[in-house]
Amino acid sequence: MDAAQPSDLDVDELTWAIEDFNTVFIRLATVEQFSFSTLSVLHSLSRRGPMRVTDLVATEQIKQPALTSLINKLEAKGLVHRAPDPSDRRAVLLSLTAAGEHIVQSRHDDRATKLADLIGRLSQRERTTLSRIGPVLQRLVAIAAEEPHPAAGE
Amino acid sequence: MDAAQPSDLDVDELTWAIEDFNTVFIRLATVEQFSFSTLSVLHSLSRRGPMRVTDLVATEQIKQPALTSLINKLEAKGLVHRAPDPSDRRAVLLSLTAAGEHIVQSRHDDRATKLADLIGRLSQRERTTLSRIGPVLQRLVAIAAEEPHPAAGE
DNA sequence: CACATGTCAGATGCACTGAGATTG
DNA sequence: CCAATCTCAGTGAATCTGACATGT
Repeated sequence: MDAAQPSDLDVDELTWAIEDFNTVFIRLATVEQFSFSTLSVLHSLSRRGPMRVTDLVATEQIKQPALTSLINKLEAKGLVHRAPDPSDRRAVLLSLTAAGEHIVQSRHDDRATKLADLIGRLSQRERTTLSRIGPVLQRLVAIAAEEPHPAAGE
Repeated sequence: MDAAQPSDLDVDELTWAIEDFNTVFIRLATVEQFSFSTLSVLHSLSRRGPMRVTDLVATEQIKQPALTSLINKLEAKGLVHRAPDPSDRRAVLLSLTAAGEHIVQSRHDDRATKLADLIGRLSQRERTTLSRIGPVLQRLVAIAAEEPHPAAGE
């Protein structure tokens, strides 16, 4: 709490702001017919590309049997495709179908539209600040991906 | 998609960045023993103060009966307090106990610590950009609270 | 009497633990 | 033979719809 950087970056205050903003951001797109786990799996497959069940379990918040069950339903709905992994015949490669990609894109567009509406009511100065934050967030995502979560309880 | 602002603010790219960052941010604090709904309710009561069941239902992602059931468990654990509303005797005022506040604070501190670790690996320039984003996020939260979600399907 | 607020009761989809089948 | 990957079976907690009691 006392690690003040040369720049006046108050991590404590920033964390509160992000937490509060997230509750708003999450609800920009309505959940409709899909559960939180379902949407998270679709998003991960869309953004990170085809992957095995094990890789997906590592980042999703559910255990392997729950993911198998979830994939069964998504495959029945034609949103996810199962294919054998050429390099390891025990594994299964999961990928999104066009319909699966469409859902992710559709929800993204919905959020972007509503976020644009909120941004439209900011001042010009505030919009300029926002315009510079995207790349920094992506850098934080990349940094977090480097370490294999040391203290994740697993 | 073509509403380009004078400042080069790409809302589409920004939305992707926030979505990706959220998956990282959410997992900074481990879930441990509490469900997503439980943590969301505790956070809301902590940040927005005492409120009625109806007010909480409006922002949480669950229906009234589920919230009643959830409050029962939280009250039994000594995290939430129920009190009659003086101005309307049908209503119930929900508030956090000291133990309830402690959980919210503890998880916040955990996130802030881990976020500070990630931030520490950014460049000085990137940290400066981050230091200016907090107030803008809070402004967006305030703006979103102004309108009573017109197209929320409810 | 109509509406708002909160709770109760039964039914359903979700995720977990433990065990099993196949491949490396 | 042991470990890794994925799936199956049974159990338990969480949420939903519909109905109900109380107060405005």
